[in-house]
Amino acid sequence: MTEAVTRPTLEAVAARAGVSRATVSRVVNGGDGVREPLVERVRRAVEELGYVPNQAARSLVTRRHDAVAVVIAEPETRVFADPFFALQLRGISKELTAHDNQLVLLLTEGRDDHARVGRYLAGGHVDGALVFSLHLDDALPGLIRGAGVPTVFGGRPGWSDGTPRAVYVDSDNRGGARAAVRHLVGLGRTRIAHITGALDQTSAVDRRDGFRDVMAEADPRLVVEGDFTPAGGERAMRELLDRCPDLDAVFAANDLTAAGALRVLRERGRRVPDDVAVIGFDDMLPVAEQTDPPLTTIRQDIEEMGRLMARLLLRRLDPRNADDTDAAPSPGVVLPTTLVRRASA
Amino acid sequence: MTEAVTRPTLEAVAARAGVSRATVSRVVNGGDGVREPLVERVRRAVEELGYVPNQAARSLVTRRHDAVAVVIAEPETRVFADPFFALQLRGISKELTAHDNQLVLLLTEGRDDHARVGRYLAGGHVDGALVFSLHLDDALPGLIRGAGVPTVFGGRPGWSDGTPRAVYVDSDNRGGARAAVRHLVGLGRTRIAHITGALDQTSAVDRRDGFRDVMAEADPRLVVEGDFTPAGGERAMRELLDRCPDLDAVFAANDLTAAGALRVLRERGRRVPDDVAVIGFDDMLPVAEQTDPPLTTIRQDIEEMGRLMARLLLRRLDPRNADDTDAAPSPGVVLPTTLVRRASA
DNA sequence: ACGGCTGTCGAGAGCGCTCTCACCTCCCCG
DNA sequence: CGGGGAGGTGAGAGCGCTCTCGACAGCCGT
Repeated sequence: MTEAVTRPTLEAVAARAGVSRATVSRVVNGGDGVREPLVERVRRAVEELGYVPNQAARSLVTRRHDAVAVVIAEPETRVFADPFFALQLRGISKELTAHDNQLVLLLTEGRDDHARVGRYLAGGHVDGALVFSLHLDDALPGLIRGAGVPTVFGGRPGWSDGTPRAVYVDSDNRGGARAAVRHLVGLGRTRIAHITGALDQTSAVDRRDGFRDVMAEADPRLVVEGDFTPAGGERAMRELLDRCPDLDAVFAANDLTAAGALRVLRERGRRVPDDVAVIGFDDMLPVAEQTDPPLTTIRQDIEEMGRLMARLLLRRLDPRNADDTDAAPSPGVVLPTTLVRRASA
Repeated sequence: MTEAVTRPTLEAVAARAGVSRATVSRVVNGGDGVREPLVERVRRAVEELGYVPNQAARSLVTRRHDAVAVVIAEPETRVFADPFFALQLRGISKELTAHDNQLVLLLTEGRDDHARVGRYLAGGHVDGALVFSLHLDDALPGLIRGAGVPTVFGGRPGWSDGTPRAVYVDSDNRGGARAAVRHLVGLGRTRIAHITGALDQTSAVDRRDGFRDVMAEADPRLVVEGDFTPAGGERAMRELLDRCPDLDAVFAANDLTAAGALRVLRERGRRVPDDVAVIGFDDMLPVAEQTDPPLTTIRQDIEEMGRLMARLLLRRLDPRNADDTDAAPSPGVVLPTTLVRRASA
């Protein structure tokens, strides 16, 4: 069943090259302090034998694993299935790969899984963790702090138990929201509504705050709570139209919500963007490009977020990983957003 | 910087429980052949010390890692960002977690990465691999065979270098396509067109073959090649309308393609489903539910596919992982698809 | 010409675990 | 009542690697 092809060891390479294990080890790990002819001999022996270091043996003594856990909490189908995490994972993967680190993926649902993740991280199987913890009431951040593993969070962590200096990377949700609303204002709209996201997530709170920054004096009835889903968008849009039939623009907390809102607007005979301008958030391509009309929205560079998270973590794990271009470390890093104009606003 | 909290070792637990290392090891790994009172003493010592086994040390001697690599080849933005992989990952993750295995994610783009993945797998860092290799010309499967790691493929592998018994899990693309076309026939449609997917992928080939199974006599001009993208769907739809203005139904190779086709049909003034019925494939929710009209399509249970892949692999790695319900092993497993009726057909 | 210094290399001691094997009970059967 | 066997336990030998430390060369300055 299993082929017992015993892979060559350091010992074997050493014998073949006619040097000691220590020397082979030095060469394999960078070759500093070994004279050129020897380096060459060892390299050839490695090549000929097809030697690959045994990571387990190495970890046993170095206590490093060159592996990072990516924890994605509560991937409910709707949330998890959007392109968001896929892109973020890609960014993370690229950066980790560039520094020869492995990506261990931990998906959780429910409390039991949280405990499992906590145990895993505390078990010292990985050097660090990148954590996406969406909800404010999430127990995960606490468990992770308890595990004592260097961690970078994706998205501003919202819990309030006094972990002020958590390192995180986030999009400029608030600034993006301001840009969206200002765009609508620039279009001459005055009765601008906002459908929020699920307010147990910091991104939804920040986007709503951005809306309020610009529309401080707005009619409070123009803000309705949604939940980041199309169905929530539909419900909220109906409520808005009932309450304020005179509205002339909507800022939806994300593209899915905007898609729902668009459907209701069409159903009620409002023309977009002529009667009501609509703007979304995320620039989730398969949605934003497919709506009718295509959605004007706020784009965030998801992949870059992932890459940056990984970079911050690697830097903490080993300062040598720092690029020259890296700025001084700060607890939170916020990435800019950009307005993408399509037809809906 | 790093807190040198030396974690307790087996030795420490043994000392505390007043037994030997061997006994602690036995208890930690199942406790067979140890008398009850000792088991209890050891358990308590483990608890009190917060002992967690050092996986590296364990792997060093057992040569097992309880880790599985998931390789996703060529995640071009468009492909990777769809919900497909996310769901599959979730299925895989659930199954692996249930059997205490870790998921190491390897994303690749381009040839260099393939070599890296090959080296990683050959390096014996994981016990097995789950591989998604989309394209027929992909070099990855060869590299993986060379690495000698037990592997299960996601989707029917299409390369033809004589690896007939590769284990894989796939959806019933052909059967699903037949069901889609038969549905259109049942609607009384006679001039049924097909927009294929990218034909360098087996799923696209199989879906086209399913179409042909039912429409053996069809006008060959009714089949146009697409590429699984909305833009490809638009282009293909235009071509179809130009060539065969009398068509009354379209089977698109996936939902994204169908969405593009729908746009062109609307633009050309054809009513869906009255003039032209449209059916997709995948039931990619954010798309299928958002189109106008909502898309009738073929659903595949993506998450179950992932779970099944993991289960097959685990069973190969260790027969004890087999559930009682598992059928006799066969090289390929094909999951059923179901028709989801919405408004477009 | 000599003591020290820098630079290269090898010997050897573990890292924390599993697993074989020998030993020791204790029970059962003749 | 003794011998054999079964079952429970511990001692010890590694798994493949890194890393410290000592040995030894070659070089400098005085």
